[in-house]
Amino acid sequence: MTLTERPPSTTERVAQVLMCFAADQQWLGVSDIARRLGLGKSVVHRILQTFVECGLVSYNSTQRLYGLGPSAFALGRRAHINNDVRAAGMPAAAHLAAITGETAILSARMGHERVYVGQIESAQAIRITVKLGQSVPLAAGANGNSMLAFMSESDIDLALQVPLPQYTANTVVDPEEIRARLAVIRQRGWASTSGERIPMSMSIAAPIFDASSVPVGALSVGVLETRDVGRSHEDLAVLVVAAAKQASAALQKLQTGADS
Amino acid sequence: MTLTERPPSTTERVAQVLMCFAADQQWLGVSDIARRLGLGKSVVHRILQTFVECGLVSYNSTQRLYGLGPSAFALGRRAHINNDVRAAGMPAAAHLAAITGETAILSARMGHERVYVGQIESAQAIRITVKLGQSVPLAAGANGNSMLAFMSESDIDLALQVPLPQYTANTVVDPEEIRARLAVIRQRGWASTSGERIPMSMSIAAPIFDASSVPVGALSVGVLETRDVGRSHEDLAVLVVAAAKQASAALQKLQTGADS
DNA sequence: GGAATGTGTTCCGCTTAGTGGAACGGATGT
DNA sequence: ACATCCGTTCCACTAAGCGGAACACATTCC
Repeated sequence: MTLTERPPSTTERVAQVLMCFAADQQWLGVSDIARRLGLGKSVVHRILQTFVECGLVSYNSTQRLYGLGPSAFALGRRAHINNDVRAAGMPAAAHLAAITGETAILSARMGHERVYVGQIESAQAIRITVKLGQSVPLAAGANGNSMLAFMSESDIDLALQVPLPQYTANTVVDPEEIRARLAVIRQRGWASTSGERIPMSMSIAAPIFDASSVPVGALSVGVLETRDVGRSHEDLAVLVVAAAKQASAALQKLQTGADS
Repeated sequence: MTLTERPPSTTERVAQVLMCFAADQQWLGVSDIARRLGLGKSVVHRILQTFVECGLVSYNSTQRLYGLGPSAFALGRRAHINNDVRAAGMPAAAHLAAITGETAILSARMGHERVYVGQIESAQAIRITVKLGQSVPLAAGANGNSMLAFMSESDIDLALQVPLPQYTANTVVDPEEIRARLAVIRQRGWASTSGERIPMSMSIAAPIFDASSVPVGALSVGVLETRDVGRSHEDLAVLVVAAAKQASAALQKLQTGADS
């Protein structure tokens, strides 16, 4: 309970309403959002109307449901273009995919979650593929764990506080077990999980740091558990860590470099 | 001056700050945004901090600039997926591109602007290509004009009120001249412009209507002015109008159909 | 070098503007 | 037909945002 229980500001509420649409459910009603955020219906309604006016959300009058609108699409394209982590990490991801022959995946951290921002798919007939834009808690999966391990204790507490979704039968949801893993990851510099989020898929991930040594993203390879890639996990990990380090360097150069 | 001069609400301000990032400039400073919106620096600063907290915008501490963050990217993907206009219009666009051999372009309306949400590129060596997510005033170009022609007089007034950017030497910026065009478009059902936004490119567009007969998007073909496509403009227009009609039908079916 | 203007950030009193309950009307389903 | 859910509108209260001023830090221009 390190959680600072501030009374939520109006701006926070507005942002929260918008972020509701990033969740799994595509179309939402007023009461639905109000219940999920613990707000009054009138508040949500007023905020939604403003969003509709500027095109951020669109309104289906026949079903009385709200969903993301064209402006949100436009914003997303912009975010896609000037995403530092993506710009800095994609070359490294491409290189990683080329030398391993497997799918390389790039995630960016958003608070205590992460979101897939890029992938270079393996050329194999059977390959791992993720949905770009999907968000997952940091506590779940190798990508998130690799970042979480290098974050502050208070951040780790917060991230483990939220109940974890049971993606597969193998998903580890016990906070203490995850905490033990983080110690290992912190020591060796990379994370590894097997079939905890995507069945039959093993992934090895390493964090990407910004100029302040805060983890802002992660780079990983996803391989089928049954596939013999001709390398040990340790050998793969060395490649992933090297690629992530390269991405970190590119990111730090990018953030201190030219503007516009 | 039909403009209703309301004092801007907090929610509007929050949305405005976010929408600033959809504009051409990628990275913005606090004062920059404050000036552009006519707000106090402290207001903008507080709003931005909230956005950073939830990942909507990211902060470059070395340059002290703000840009769109991972959450905005996630939102954009969602918007991409459940964009009605896109879902309803892409099949028609694909068909249009196939039978004409030229690039088919799909736009969605957001207020008094429009944004490119999809395109099927021509297979030709030289072809028209647009930047998805880019926003353009309704008064500029065939896509926007085709929608504007079927909107209410007050909407047309508002759309013509904003000063038009001079994209090319041919761009028509005189409100009265545009108004005269709209009458023609309204009558024949399609719009056509030549080199007004993209040099050497001619485009023919027709509006897409929702269930309330309000134009929410447009479908167009973009051809090089110098290319002989083997059809008259009128023949092309018939194809475009038919495709747009098909898209309208699909959209209306979509909006009254199943939920989730 | 220093003056001058720019920036982002913090603070605080005033008052406006957002809040949330209740009430209304429409739609749905039992 | 009732009961229950929805979305929308209204209004008095007070909490929350506003914006000016003051701050520290950078940059630029004499």
